[in-house]
Amino acid sequence: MKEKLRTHIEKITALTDDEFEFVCKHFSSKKFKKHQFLIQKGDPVKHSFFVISGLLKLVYTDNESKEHVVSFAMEDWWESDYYAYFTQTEATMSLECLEDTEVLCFTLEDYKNLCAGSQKMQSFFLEKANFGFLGSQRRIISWMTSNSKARYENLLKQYPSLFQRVPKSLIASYLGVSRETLSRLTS
Amino acid sequence: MKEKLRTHIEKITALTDDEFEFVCKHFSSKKFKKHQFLIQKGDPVKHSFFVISGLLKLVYTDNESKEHVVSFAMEDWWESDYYAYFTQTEATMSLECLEDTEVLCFTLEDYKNLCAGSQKMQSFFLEKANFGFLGSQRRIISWMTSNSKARYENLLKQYPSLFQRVPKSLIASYLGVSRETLSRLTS
DNA sequence: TCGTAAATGTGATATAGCTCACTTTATAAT
DNA sequence: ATTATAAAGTGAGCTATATCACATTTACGA
Repeated sequence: MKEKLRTHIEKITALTDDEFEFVCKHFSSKKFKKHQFLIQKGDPVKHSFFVISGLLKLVYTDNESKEHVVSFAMEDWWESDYYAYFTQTEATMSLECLEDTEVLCFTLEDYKNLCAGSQKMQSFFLEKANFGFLGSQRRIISWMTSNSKARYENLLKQYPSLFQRVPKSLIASYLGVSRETLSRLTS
Repeated sequence: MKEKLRTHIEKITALTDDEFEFVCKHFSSKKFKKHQFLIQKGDPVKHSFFVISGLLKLVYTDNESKEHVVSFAMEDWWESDYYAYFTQTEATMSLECLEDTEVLCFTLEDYKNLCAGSQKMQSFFLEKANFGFLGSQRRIISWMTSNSKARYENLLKQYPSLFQRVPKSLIASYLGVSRETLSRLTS
């Protein structure tokens, strides 16, 4: 299954077999069932995850115990509570399976070693980080400039498959509207 | 003035004099007056900027010609229309001086050369990118979980100096509320 | 295949925040 | 100093979206 990782990396930089071998040493595969937690609020965050197959939701729970979907992670996505991961503090979010999911796990130490040992991989992660930032900035702009309906249609256009895979209430949460409002928007 | 850059970088990784010398080759200094544009919507984006002194606003203008402040950049901040910068496309945003401002400019080519020529600098930018992403993610979460008043108070707490330096209407725009609403919030 | 829980739809009402219009107060340029 | 311009405050009414309550439909584990 690590071939998926290779394909993913090589969209950005080609690797020799030896280089990929080296990369692989830093990852371990793991499978989770629907409803299982990869990260639970309050726990230390040992891993960042690369999703091979399945679907995850990253959730922030506020003071009133209301859950907010910060992001979905599907095949080919990297996900974690990155703040907790990078600063080695307790998770402020949870990461949960919406489907049976297979991931590659890697620790912060592995991440640092990999970056230190491979300029290519460091530049790969730099590119990922830059585009991750741009994605978030886009989402902020979308918040500032569009109403719920436009944001909904945008999401539908960008990730049509999502709507087959997750309940509307989670889509609503991701968009930052109540499920009732989303329901009225679509009917 | 490049000493400011050195201090900034060395918050993350120490540099030898030679290394810093090498870094410097990639930056050129430039001064702008209040109201001048560093980037205008539609233009190619040649540079990313490191702010030595002064204050900038990054603005997205929507279809209805309404301006939205995406971010402010003060001393020690990096700013650009990064999407356009990285993809070498036309600016979708504008970057304008709110005060007389001194910046260090650097092109995408310089960025790539610097990263390729210095593992330290590449890891510096990786760290910046990661924390930039985390900052945006935080802002999204703050949007999802807080009302205008809470977001306002949060910003006030985090960047009290901003309120002395920019008109309330721009703060309102950054927070995503109308200036009237912000005014009522604070009175 | 039945029964329970989850997901979805929908009405009624409340409210945060928007828009428009106008006034007042600062700020900056001549 | 004077004037023009920008910023800020405020009232009135409007609108999008939230919340609460309940009905209906769908999915799935025993």
